[in-house]
Amino acid sequence: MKSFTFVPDSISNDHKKKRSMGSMNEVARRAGVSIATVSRVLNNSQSVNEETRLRILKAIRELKYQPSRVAKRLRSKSGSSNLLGVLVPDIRNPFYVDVLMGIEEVAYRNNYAIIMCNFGQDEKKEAMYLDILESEAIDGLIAAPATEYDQRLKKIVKNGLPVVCVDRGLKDSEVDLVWVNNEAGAYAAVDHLIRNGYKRIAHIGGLPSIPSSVLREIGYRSALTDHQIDFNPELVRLGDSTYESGVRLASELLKLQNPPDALFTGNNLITLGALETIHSLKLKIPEDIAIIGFDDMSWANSLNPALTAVRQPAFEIGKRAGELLIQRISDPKRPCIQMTMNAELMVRSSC
Amino acid sequence: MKSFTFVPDSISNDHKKKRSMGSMNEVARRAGVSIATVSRVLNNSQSVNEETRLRILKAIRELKYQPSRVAKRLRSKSGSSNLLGVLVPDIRNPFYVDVLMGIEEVAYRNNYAIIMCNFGQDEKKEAMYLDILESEAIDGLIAAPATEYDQRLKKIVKNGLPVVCVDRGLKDSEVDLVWVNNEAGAYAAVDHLIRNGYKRIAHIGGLPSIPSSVLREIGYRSALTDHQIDFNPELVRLGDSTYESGVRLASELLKLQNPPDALFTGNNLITLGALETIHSLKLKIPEDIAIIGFDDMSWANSLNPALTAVRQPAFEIGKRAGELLIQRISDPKRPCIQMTMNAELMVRSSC
DNA sequence: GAATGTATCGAAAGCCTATTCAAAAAATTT
DNA sequence: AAATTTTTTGAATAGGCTTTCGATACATTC
Repeated sequence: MKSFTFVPDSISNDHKKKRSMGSMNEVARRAGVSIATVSRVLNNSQSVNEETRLRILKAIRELKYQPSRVAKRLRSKSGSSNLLGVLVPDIRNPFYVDVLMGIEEVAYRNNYAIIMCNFGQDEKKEAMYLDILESEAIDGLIAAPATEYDQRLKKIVKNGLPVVCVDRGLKDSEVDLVWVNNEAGAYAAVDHLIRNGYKRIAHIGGLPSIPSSVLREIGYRSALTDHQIDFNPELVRLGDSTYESGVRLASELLKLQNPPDALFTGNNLITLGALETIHSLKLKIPEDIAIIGFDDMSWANSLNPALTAVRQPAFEIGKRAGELLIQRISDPKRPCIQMTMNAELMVRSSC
Repeated sequence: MKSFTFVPDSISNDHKKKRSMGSMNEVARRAGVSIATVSRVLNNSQSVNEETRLRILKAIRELKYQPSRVAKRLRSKSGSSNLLGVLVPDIRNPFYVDVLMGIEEVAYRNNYAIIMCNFGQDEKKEAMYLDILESEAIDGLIAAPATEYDQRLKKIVKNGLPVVCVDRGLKDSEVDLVWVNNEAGAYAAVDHLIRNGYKRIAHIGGLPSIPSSVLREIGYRSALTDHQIDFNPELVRLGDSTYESGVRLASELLKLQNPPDALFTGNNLITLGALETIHSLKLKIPEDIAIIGFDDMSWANSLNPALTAVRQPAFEIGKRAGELLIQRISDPKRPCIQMTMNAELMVRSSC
């Protein structure tokens, strides 16, 4: 007696076969035309008879056909491959998350997908991601390079890939750049501290290899100078832009014989790290120690007291960068643009 | 008199040409072999003479040849296209950022690139992203679906694409799932509150369409029941899982005639929103109002007071999910696994 | 009626790779 | 030395798409 075995579709061993929903070929066959014509209606590139056009659209609908972006990308080397790369140093930093959101909005509207590369300020990792991105034939790239002298990225730019930098530029390279006026932002913060009577203002900076770190320190120094406060090297600590560096350097500073009365922190994560230290030392903000951070956070009001911070319009930066990139993809010869946005001091209660 | 015009490479109008660094063809020509042989040494799939192998490797080095991942993907429909999709509801939520980091680590180690899709809990957007991902011929997908009943995603699973769910499952579908014991985590939080003497414990929950929201509320209720505290519907507010909902619902609760003495918030963003409200009302934590949040944050100690929270091992979740996905890609028939990780109560100072 | 122009469409090439099939070369056995 | 096996290689195909070029059918002009 024969036993009948039922093998449902989802279990039969077709797993190594293609999963794709039919090709243009099937659409063409069903509509009784050639694939060339199908391609034409899909990109409405050339005139095709209205009647056959409708027939093809019908076939597409019936077969739920979706063109393969992969094949398209392989075929038309440049331009409409509908894939962008985004290269950021640290997705844990809420600033980059917001930038990413801005990029994503533009990308989504323009039917672009995004390959996300988070290189953690590790140049080897960055290089490998750039290899991957090139090999993926992306249409364009938005990057916050590890340094201004990033050779690998510069070569990519020279090779003609549309690139827009955010937050950090690329020395001697023709790239669009969207960033804020770091120096002015830092100046505003420190100026505000001084005007509120603080005298011993410390600065916890980020990696010196990152341009914005340097510029923010310059802004810090300018403000001191303009108010005739001597620059005190003891009060400046440079770390590696991480949360942990904020914890550690704030601790060093606050345990000084003659500790600072105010802190200007160089980025988001440093600020949070410094706050941890301040609270663990049971210091009162702003009575014992005032603090202003570079980079605002959407939940700055959830901190206690609410954090005074230099706000970078992160979402806007991402959006602009996305727009610039899409422009450049369609017009690679357009001259480069450098957009410097305003960094705004959001005065709350920590100073 | 003729003027000599110098046109640097980067400006000459070759921008619409291919940017690619040579193909296998060039390598083959230079090494004096056929492309088939080149392909073989690249994937060391079959034995090739050591001598010619070295010759080919030399040519590859000299030309700085890098295989096109796009062509590869087009060719071999399933498996090694080296591209993964990640679909998350809200990248602004630090929990998902950490999950992403975990995934990224595994992906990077295995030479996978990641297409990031942030659908903002918008089902239409999610559907469109899924279309894109299919059309990109990804090898696998890690997703936190909008709901358990996500038809679009279920179909993708049935079609045989390797999928791993994180944080939220998919009803009646065969998928791997990595998540935490939401119910137990919530129970632990509320139990802790009760043991510390709090009686009127309110709960601000997330979207009821998200399974974890429901489970956390169940945990909340169980803890009340086990301590013979009557469930009070007035003290439970369900929002849309956003920061703003946290602000608003906390405000509603705290302005009640008979306000709660403790808050159990349903996720990261809700917690931060609630904190904003608490601070703006100048309430003291935990004296006036205690608070425990679901989802820990790496900077929980930067809050004042340090936040007591239910910690999901987010990075670990991402890592495990990544590993499961890669396993499944190489062995699609492997039975499904459901990994339930522990949600640990991190007791700090907010309760 | 012949010549020209236009709208519409199909055949075929090409993008870059992996893989099958068979041929050639080398090594081994008889 | 002949026959067999093993190793090594190349030609050709497929994968899904865009685009060029040429062909057909039709409308227009002289």
